[in-house]
Amino acid sequence: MSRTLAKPAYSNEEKQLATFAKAMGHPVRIQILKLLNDQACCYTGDLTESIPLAQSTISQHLKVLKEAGLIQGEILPPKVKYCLNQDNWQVARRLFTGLFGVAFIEGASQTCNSDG
Amino acid sequence: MSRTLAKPAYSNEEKQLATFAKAMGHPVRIQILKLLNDQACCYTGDLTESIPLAQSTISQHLKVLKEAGLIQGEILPPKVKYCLNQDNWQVARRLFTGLFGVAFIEGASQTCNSDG
DNA sequence: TTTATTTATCGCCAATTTACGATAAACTCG
DNA sequence: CGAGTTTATCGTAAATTGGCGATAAATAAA
Repeated sequence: MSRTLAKPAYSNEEKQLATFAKAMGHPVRIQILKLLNDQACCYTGDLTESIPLAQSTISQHLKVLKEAGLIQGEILPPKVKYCLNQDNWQVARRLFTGLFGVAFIEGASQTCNSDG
Repeated sequence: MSRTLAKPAYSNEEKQLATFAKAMGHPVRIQILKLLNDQACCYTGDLTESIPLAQSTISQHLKVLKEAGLIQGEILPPKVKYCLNQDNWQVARRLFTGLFGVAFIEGASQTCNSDG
């Protein structure tokens, strides 16, 4: 008997975390996020100069990050300036550090003993 | 003139972070990781009972997490017990908290002013 | 209005992902 | 050996992703 009838129900946290993680699941996008985290904001053009990918490809990656809520674009004709979405960036920080148990990893001795 | 000749070169950190993030980019896999982080270890069978997805699908997700190095499986016939890969879990924790700037976010007033 | 600049979107294609059922593999027990 | 249990793998199909060039859209400047 298969148990595939009910659609899996995920908590909002799980969904949000997965959305953030998925958006971060490409080295170029990590690179972009690091850049925005380090040096405030930047233009699409700056990225196309420093990253050897087609302009359209970089635009796509920016779209992915924007749709995940991690960055936001301020339109400053004829350019567009991208920055981290600070609110969501903090949400992401909280969710990830929560998952990894940052700040209360001390007595966390988790062994994999065979007690089953 | 297109600048698409050189293949993009990513740092090991960026690649590793993206690999971890990608593996975490699905709510079921977040769920599994949370479970393993909370209650030590568990068997594939436990997951198939609590998650309404086909057994083969869950096995696939476990494979993704294992290949990313986030979990490991101990074969305990006829079952297989999965745990977090603690070493890599700590690596992931370090990389993510590093990216989010955990512990030194105090004077980080990053505004998005138009100085360009 | 035309031209130049910058960015987003479209169409396309190859590769990957996600899900499933069916089946194989490994091991235990009778 | 044969049957039962548990998990992984295979085959398949639909959807998504990642890359590109070409083109559209928006705006400034001439």
